[in-house]
Amino acid sequence: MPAARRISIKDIARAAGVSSSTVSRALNDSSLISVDVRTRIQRLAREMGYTPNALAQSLQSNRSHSVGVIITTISDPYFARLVQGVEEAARQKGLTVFMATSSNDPDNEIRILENFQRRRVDGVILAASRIDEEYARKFEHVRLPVIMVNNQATGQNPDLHSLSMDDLSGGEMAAEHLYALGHRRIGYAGMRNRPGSNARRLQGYQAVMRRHGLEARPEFICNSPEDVPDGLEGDFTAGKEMALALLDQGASAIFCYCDSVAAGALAACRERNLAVPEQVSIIGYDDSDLCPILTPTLTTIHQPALDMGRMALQMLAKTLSGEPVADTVLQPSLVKRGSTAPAGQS
Amino acid sequence: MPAARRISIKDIARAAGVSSSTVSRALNDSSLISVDVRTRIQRLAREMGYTPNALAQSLQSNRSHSVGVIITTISDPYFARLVQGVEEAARQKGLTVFMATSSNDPDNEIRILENFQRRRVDGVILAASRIDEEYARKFEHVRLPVIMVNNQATGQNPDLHSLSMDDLSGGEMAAEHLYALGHRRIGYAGMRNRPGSNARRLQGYQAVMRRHGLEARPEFICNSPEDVPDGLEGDFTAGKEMALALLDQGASAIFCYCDSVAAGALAACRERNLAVPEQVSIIGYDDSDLCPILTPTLTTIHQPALDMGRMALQMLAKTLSGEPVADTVLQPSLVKRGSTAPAGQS
DNA sequence: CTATTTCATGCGAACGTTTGCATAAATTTT
DNA sequence: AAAATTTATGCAAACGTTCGCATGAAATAG
Repeated sequence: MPAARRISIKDIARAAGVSSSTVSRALNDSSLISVDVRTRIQRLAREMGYTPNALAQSLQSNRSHSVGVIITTISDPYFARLVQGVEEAARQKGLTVFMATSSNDPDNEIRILENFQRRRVDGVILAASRIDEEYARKFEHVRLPVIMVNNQATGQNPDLHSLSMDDLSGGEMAAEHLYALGHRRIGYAGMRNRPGSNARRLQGYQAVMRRHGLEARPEFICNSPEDVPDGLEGDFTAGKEMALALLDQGASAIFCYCDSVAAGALAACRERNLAVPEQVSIIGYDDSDLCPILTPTLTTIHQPALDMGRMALQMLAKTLSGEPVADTVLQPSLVKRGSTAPAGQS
Repeated sequence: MPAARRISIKDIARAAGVSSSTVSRALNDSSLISVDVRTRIQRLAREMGYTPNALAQSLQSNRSHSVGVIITTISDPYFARLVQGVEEAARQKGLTVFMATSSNDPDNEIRILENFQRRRVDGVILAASRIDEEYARKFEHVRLPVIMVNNQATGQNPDLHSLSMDDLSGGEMAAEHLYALGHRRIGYAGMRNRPGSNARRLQGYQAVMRRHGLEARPEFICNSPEDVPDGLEGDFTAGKEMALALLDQGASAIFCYCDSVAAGALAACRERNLAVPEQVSIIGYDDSDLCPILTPTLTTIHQPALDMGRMALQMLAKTLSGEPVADTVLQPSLVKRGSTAPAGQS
C-alpha cells in the first residue's frame, strides 16, 4: 500500500503561499496572525482534509494527553464500571485512554507499565491488585504520575497517589446491619483469590462481632479455595458451596464477599428450601447490576465503581497540572433490598 | 514540576562517546554494529534507565503500533468480552489499544474517530451500532483501516472490512429448537433499542414459523419500548413485562432477544407460578455469564464475543500488513441448558 | 606492498509540529 | 518626516528517532 502521504502543515503552507509557522499559528488561533489570513488558512486546511499529527505535537510539547489504565480483567463488572468512569472523565478533560489488562500477573503489569512509559502517557491509573516485594522494587523505576486504586502507595515516587474504598468499614456496615436485624449466627463467605479486600471485609465483620461481645466462631467463617476460576460462574459456585456449609452450621444470615457469591448463596437457600429473607438473610457486596434482578433482590454494600473511576482520573489530572492531591478513601454505603429481614425465632 | 528531562539516545551517545546513530543501531540489534560496542551500549542504556520514545519512533516510521476500539458502552458484558478479546490479541501482536465509548451517539463516534486519526492509530475496530445517512457521509473521510463489528460496511474505503454474527441464523436456531421440542405457541420478546440485531433475530424466528406452516401470530411478537434504560436492570424489567404479556396470551415458550431479557422472563414465570421448563420454556441469546447462574440455568444462543474481539483484531492486523482479508460472518450455536424442555400437554 | 573488499562508524536529513527570535511592513507618536 | 511602536510574518532550532550515504579503518586478495 503506497498510502498516499497524509497532508501536513507544510502542504498547507505551500498551497497558501505562507510559511509553516504561519499555518501553525493560524490553526492554533494565535493572536499573532491577521484575522483574514487565519480564516483563509483554516478554510484551506478543512478543504484539504488536514488532520494534525498528535505524535509530532506530543513530541514537541512533551505532553501526550493520554493516560494508561491497567486493570486485571475487564470481564469483572466492577472493573468494567471503573474504566467506564475513567473513560468518561478522560474524555471530558480531553485525554485519551490506553487500556490494558494484566490478568493479575505482576510481570504483565510491569510490561504494560513499560509500554505506557514508552508511549509517553501523561499518567497511569493502576487498578490491578498484587504488589509483592519484588514487584514493588521494579516499580521504583517508574517516573510517572500514578494513581493506585484500592492499593496503598509504597515507594518514594512523589506523584504516586492512592484512591481506595474503605473495605473495613464496608464489612462493619454489613455485619452491623445483620446484627441490628437480630441475627446472631452470622456467617462470612469470603474469596481467597482477592486476599486484600477479603481480609479487610472479614476484619470489619469480626470487629462488629467482638464489639457486641460475640466470640468469632470459626465455623462461621468460610473461605473459598485459592483456585476458583475468575468470573461470575466461579464466584457463584464457590458461594453456593460455602453457603451450603454455613447453613449446615446453622447460620441464619450470611455476609458474602461480593454479589456474585451472594447469588450463589441465594441458590443454596433455594436448594435447602429455606426462604430468603424470612428464614435466612443474605447480604452481598458491590451493588452490581445483579442485585436488582435476583430473587429476592439483593441487599448489599454499595461500591461506587463508576465514581471511583471518575475520581481516579480527576486525581490524575490534578497531579498533571501540578495541583496537590491527597490520597483518598471513599466510604461505601448500605443498600437495603429484599434479601435481608429480621431474624425469625428459629 | 521541572520534570527532569528524560534520558534520550543522545545522552547515551555522549556518555559512550559515540554518535547517536550508533546508539540507535546498537539498541535495535543492527548487524552493522560491532558486537562489543553493542553490548556496551545496551548495558549503558539499561544503567542510565533509558526508555525509548515511541512517539518519536512512530513519527519517523509512520507506524504507531496502536489501534483504536470504539464501543457503545463497556457496561454491556457483550462489549466487555469483545474488547477483552481485542486487547488480548493486540498484546500478542505487539499493539496497544486505545479504548473509547460512544454512548451510542454518532457525533461522539465521529469525534472519537477524529481523535484516533490525529493520534495516528494504525487502525480502528468499530463496534458501535448506529450508522445513519448523515453519519455515513462523514465516515467517508476516514482514511484508516477499519473493521466494523456487527455492521455492514458501506462506502468506498478499500480498507473497510466487516465481521459479524449471523443473527438471522441465530434466530432460526432458537425458534427451531423450541419447535422441535413440540412448542407451537412461541413468543418473541425483542428489544427495540437494538434495532438491527433485533430485526434479524425476529426475522429468523418468523422464517422458522413460516417454514413449518404456522402463521406468525402478531400477539406472540412483543417488543420493548424504545426508551428502556441501558443496562441489565432495564433489560430485565422489560423482559419481565413482555413475558407476562406473552404468558397471558398463552405462550408455552418464549424466545428472548438476550439473556438479560430472558432473566426477566424467568422472573415472570416465577411470578405466575409457572414452572420452567416443565410448563414454559425460555431461551435467551448471547450465552452471557448470567446463564449458568440463573435458576434454572438458561438455554441460549452462544455468541463468541471473546473470539470475535480476537478475530476483529486479527483481521485488522492482516489489513495492516497488506494481506487480503475477507469480510466474515460467524455462526452462533445453540447451548442447551435447563430452561427448555418438551412442551407439556396443556 | 599496493589494490580491493568488508566492516564499523559518523553525518545529516527526515518525520510534523511549535516557538523564540529576527525582520519587514504598517501604524502611531513626536 | 523621522522615530518609535505595533503588527504580521518568516527563519531555524528543537523534540527523539531512524536510515541512506559517505568515510575511515581493518581485513583480504593479488
